[in-house]
Amino acid sequence: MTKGKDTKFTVLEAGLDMASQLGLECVTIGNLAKTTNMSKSGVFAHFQSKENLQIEILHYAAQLFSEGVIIPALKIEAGIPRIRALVDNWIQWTSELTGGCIFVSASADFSDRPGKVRDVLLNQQKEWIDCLKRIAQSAVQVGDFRQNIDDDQFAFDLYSLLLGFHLYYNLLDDVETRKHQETALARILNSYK
Amino acid sequence: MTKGKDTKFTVLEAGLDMASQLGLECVTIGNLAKTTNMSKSGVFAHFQSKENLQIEILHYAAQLFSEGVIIPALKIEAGIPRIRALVDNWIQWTSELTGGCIFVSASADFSDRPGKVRDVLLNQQKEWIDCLKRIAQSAVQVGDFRQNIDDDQFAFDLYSLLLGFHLYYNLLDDVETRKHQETALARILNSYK
DNA sequence: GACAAGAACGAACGGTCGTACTATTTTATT
DNA sequence: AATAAAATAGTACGACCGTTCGTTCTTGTC
Repeated sequence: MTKGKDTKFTVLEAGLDMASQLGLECVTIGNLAKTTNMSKSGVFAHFQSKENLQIEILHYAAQLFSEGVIIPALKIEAGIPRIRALVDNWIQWTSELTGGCIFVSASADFSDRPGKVRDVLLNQQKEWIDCLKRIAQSAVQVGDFRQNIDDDQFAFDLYSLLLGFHLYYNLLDDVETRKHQETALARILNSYK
Repeated sequence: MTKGKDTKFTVLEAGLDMASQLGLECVTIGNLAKTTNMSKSGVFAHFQSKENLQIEILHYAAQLFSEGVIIPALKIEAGIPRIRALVDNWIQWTSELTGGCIFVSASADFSDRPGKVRDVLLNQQKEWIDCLKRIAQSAVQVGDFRQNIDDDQFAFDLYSLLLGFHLYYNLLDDVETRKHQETALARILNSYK
């Protein structure tokens, strides 16, 4: 009972890493078998299709994301400190993954690939944006942000910033990227005070 | 002499569309042959490898990008009007492509895929960022921006905004996206005045 | 119209893809 | 220790991958 779950986690971990590097679509059962020292059919048995594998990788990533990015931020006092913590956690999360944030690359890959994988991804992205909105509202409540802000706009602003950081960091490895991100964040926060 | 170039352009056009939808790595010579009503070997003959095909698609895209986004913007008066034109052109460019901007998706795909394709892509991205910086400097010269701005920061800010728009537009098809983009752009422009 | 050059085709290659089966091994339960 | 269940391996399948090669068709030049 426990053995199966163990190896499944091993596979998912390898799958997440592979997806981060090559994109979710290029995660291959054969390669996954190689890197986990298993047979192709042994890997396959844990999922019943490639589509399921992709979906389970996304769910696994979402769990890690929740544990590593969102929950720790929610333990920080609401308002600007929490927002800063969220950004820092996100940056650390995306740095830990070899090829960058899996949700970002998958979003680019699956924007025009209808199916269950896209549906799951879309839900996750909406949840993430909702999370950003809630954090903005909690900043309103503690007085760090003024009342009647547009929380949709805030989510857009903050997510855009993270996407910019992601591209600069992963593709251009610009040494100034961290500074740019901090400057941009300060301006965004300022505009909601 | 002319016939060959013609069909090559046809293939590149189809390849660009396919790359925009599925990602540059998932452009397949077989599929390309199907959509152009050619034989696989007929398509292959125009490029000498898949890697070359990918590179030529990128160059073809860059040419269209230059003609459709950059050059028209440079014909607008320097300063904020030119910047707004550039953003508008970029948005139109990415809307015309079925699956969004090929450079954005390719950047996510090839950030951890060393090789000639990545090298080309990286150069193109650096050129694009240089273009953004030059446009910021021309805004300084006409007095729309204050002196001594950080043009690297400006490029980061503007590109981040476009990336945010891209994800919202292609994945979430949020109806408010255009408004969010305009609000964010206004704030960015304001901060450089 | 002959002829060389270029363009496109068709078949085949070794590989890998996802998936379906059956067998074998390993694990958990009694 | 026996046994049922779960996990893994093994093999095979058809499809498609990028690539090669020899052939045929089309083009432009003299």
